Amino acid sequence: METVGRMAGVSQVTVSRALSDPSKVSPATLKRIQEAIAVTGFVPNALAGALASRKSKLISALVPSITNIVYSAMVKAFSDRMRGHGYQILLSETGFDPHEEERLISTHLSRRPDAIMLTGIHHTAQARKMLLGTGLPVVELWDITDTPIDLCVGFSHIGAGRGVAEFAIGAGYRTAGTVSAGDERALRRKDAFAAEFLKAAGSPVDEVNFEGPASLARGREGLRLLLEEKGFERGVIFCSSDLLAHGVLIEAAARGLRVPDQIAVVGFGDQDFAQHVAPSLTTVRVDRASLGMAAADAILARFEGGETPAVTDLGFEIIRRGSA
Amino acid sequence: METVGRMAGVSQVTVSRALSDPSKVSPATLKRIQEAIAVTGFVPNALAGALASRKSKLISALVPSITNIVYSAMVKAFSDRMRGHGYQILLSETGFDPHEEERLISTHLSRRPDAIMLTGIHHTAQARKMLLGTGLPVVELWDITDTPIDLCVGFSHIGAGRGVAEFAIGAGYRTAGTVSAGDERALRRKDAFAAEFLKAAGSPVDEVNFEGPASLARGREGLRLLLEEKGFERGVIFCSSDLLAHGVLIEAAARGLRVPDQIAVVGFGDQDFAQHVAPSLTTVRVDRASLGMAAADAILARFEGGETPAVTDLGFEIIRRGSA
DNA sequence: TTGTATGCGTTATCAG
DNA sequence: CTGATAACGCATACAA
Repeated sequence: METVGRMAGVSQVTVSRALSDPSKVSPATLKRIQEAIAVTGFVPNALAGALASRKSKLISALVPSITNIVYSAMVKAFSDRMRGHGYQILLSETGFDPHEEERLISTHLSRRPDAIMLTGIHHTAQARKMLLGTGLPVVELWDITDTPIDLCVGFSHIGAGRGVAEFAIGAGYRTAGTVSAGDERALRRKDAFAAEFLKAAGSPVDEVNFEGPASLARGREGLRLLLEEKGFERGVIFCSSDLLAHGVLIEAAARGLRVPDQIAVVGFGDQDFAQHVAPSLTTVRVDRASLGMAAADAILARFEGGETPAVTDLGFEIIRRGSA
Repeated sequence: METVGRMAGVSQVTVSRALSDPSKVSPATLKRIQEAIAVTGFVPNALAGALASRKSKLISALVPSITNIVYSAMVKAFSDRMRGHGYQILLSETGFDPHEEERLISTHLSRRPDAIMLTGIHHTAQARKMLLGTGLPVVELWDITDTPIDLCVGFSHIGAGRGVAEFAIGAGYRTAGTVSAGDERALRRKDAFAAEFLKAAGSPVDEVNFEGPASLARGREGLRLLLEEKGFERGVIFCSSDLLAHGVLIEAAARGLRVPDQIAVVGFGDQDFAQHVAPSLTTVRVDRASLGMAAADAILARFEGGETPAVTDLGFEIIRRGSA
């Protein structure tokens, strides 16, 4: 800025002003400054700016996985909205591990973000403490709780599991199984489904649970295990993701099982392919884009200083198609 | 650090040393410093550190889309590798738009990253100029060229299109069509395929091109257009992504067309589902994880100062399955 | 409308 | 092994 200023015949501060608020500088000098910037190829140092102003214009975001469409779609909506307001996103992957999340929170905090977005409501005690200590806006996404760290935007996973059970009972199914993979939230949905189904239909639910990420292969394997190991013969299968559900459909087709007559399938997520597979997939729709935008809006509202509801429940919707 | 130092009975500088290189501080004072840090919950300010040291430990990464598995898988591999060496990734989405990319390069540069990763080899002249001006390591991923800005890791899209044509000819197909969506690279593959196929088989290739992102729906629509508008009756269809190819398979099944006898399908990407759909999908495999890691390694090598090959061609592989 | 002085929280350099 | 001092490049408060 010093150099640019000299070229334009003004001081460093005036250059700073021209960049942050052009209206505070006379049109004539503004023009000279802009020319000097163009000539020198000057790019302001946001590091120094953030240090001096104590505002980094950086938002830190932590998600379990960036290759999983569920989270990447949320992050996309979140970061698009934030970018529109001049913020950049520092994104990292926790791999579903709270301790890794804790480590990442610490390194992210060292960059002095203006706010933090976390996935889910389960964090280590130390993580909560660090976050609370900073006094920064924090939004927990993709789940809801009565005791958020600060803000919270999501839906009830227990409600979703229960809702699918009610749907299944209503549709006439009296036996059920589950195929689940991955995170704690999927397990909560599954448990809620199993409890509700048992209560209403009186029959216990056969479960197959995988460690780690969902995949088509695991969906196929899930149905195989249900049939060959668990003695499952017919009924509805609630999968923790559409991907697993698709795998179950493929395996069912390979075995010549009729869907939904013998095997009915309910997925989770309503991904693009859900309506195109054969038979089309009955699933739980969650509006990932709205979730991401609502999280961004919550943070922006906090920046504005106005009143912000601590918890935003965006709910879910059961989409009935051909598979159940 | 001042506060922590006072608690530990040392100066601020010693705290800085304890953090950056513990071996430069006596074990006794190191211990006292660590205790003080634990008590105060001190988190170092990386902004100030970066400003003073001129090293941000930040790598900027620009991809067309973060929700597209092709790019997110590369970024994941890239950032995992980088994180292992203490670097964080500042990620943004260009939406396949070179001008948006140019704007983003500018804002990213203001954060003073230690290196930059870009997708593809097509950038605005202004963008090249800015990048060259910084003297930072720059790696262009997912394509190759003889004239990289700095480093370049990828494969030949023209080679891939040509390779698929050779494969198709070798497999006995004499008529062909294409269904493409999205970016300039997909079009280059398509063009190379069409040119090579025409040369070898003597028959022109019917093309359907979509603006914007690929989807199952567009794959289905693509086959419909090929059949109903282009007069395509039988032969092989080269799709610019597995997603489109899957859509073509679904539409073919819906129309009762036999695959691969009437309609043969070749995808691109070898995504997870490719081997599980029915019939399983013949496709072009690109090792996204290796690409991401190689890009990271290229940057790390440049940091080390050693000799680094400017261009790394990781190639591709045609995976023959049931659909062609 | 513009300029001066000062501080943001580190690291680098040089002494001791 | 430790400390004092000077940058790093900008924004803020205050003055002119």
